[in-house]
Amino acid sequence: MVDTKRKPARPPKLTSLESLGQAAECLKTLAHPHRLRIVQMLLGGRYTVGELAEACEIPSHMASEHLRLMQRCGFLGVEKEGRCVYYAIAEPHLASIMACIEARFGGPKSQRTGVSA
Amino acid sequence: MVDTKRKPARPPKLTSLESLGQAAECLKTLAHPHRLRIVQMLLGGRYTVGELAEACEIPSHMASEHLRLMQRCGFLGVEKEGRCVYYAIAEPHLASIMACIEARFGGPKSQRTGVSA
DNA sequence: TTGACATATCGGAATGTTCCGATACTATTG
DNA sequence: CAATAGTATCGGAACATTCCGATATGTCAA
Repeated sequence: MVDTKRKPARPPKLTSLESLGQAAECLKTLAHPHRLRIVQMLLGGRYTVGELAEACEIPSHMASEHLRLMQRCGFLGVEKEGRCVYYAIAEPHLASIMACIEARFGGPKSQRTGVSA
Repeated sequence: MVDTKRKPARPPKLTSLESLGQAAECLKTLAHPHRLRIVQMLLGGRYTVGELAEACEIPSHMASEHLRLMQRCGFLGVEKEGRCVYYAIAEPHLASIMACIEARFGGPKSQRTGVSA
């Protein structure tokens, strides 16, 4: 075979497709505006379902569902107190990922998504 | 202490729901094992559709579709050369986000997703 | 021009996600 | 005990995503 391809012989520091599948699951869980806001709030302290729902402008039973999703993949932990339920960050890497997201979309009007046609 | 509400009076450094919606779109675009691998490869240099397809173990017309998606939201840029098409990273923030992901899922067997029941 | 190769696009089936109203559960209050 | 407040769960409609085979486009070689 002629050497038609010039593979750059880069260091193949590739993560296994299996691990990338897990990463994709987690990213998908994070990829929702209300869930991003919940994480952002929770990085500043713990909050109840109702408080988070109000901050997201959604009914509390929907906040509850988002919270359950994020709890399932290990993002959040929970503490019951009386009839309130406080949620808090359980996965420390969320802070750095959220920092990356805020670096790109941080401002209230960083209008450069580039979803142009 | 019947201080029923103890809102932590945290600095409300919250990103607007609109911007979080854009962030969620981008995360959703990233949240796919083949697309993560493509980004990971592309962070080490530029590659053709066929090379990326082979690395992901998928037919090249599917790689082409993933690449188009990521191009649409500004992640990737393109250069044609003869009958080959080289893709490359266009959004610099991808490097830091990918670094966060690798910090959490990096190893080929970092089995701690926590998607337990 | 013809043939072969690399990439891109189309249409549709299967599957997954989001949202909502209704309802159930649990702990506190009267 | 009954009533209420805060959370959680269920069932289903609407919508989006993923994947695939078939096919189209553009480029090079003979």
